[in-house]
Amino acid sequence: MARSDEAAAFFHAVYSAVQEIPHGKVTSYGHIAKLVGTPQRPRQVGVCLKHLPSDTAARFNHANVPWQRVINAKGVISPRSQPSGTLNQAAALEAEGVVVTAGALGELSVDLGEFGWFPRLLPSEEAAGLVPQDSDDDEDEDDE
DNA sequence: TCTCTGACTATAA
DNA sequence: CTTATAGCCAGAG
Repeated sequence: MARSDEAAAFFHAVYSAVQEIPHGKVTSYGHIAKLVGTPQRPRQVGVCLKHLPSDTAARFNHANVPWQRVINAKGVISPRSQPSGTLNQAAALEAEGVVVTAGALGELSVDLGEFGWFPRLLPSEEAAGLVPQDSDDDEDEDDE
């Protein structure tokens, strides 16, 4: 039963990490996987979100976990079995102020704008110098 | 118990 | 740029 216990811990960690994503921003499955200490299991992160209960009475549910803010590393909403779910996620993101562009192939690309990513991009992206990296020490935050 | 699938990603060609 | 491949491992049948 230790296995199930570990699995529960993993689910818990994933949901907690997703809750850390600020409003109006997104991150990738891989990033969540790294946050929970298992950078090689981005797929399982997807499994966790798929199993995210809709019951609002549950500790983690569709209402308190911003599952919609999790997309794939390509900056696109991962297409899953049910296209309706993808569209649903796109709608949810739009509602949060995130701009989603529909590609010719029906792929829903998230417009990161300057930088809509939560903490930062993957190491590869960092090395590429694509990180905005707030210049200066001027710290300012505005939230509605 | 085995097999197949999948809300992923990095790397190679 | 696109396509193929190899890891990863939790569910569902």
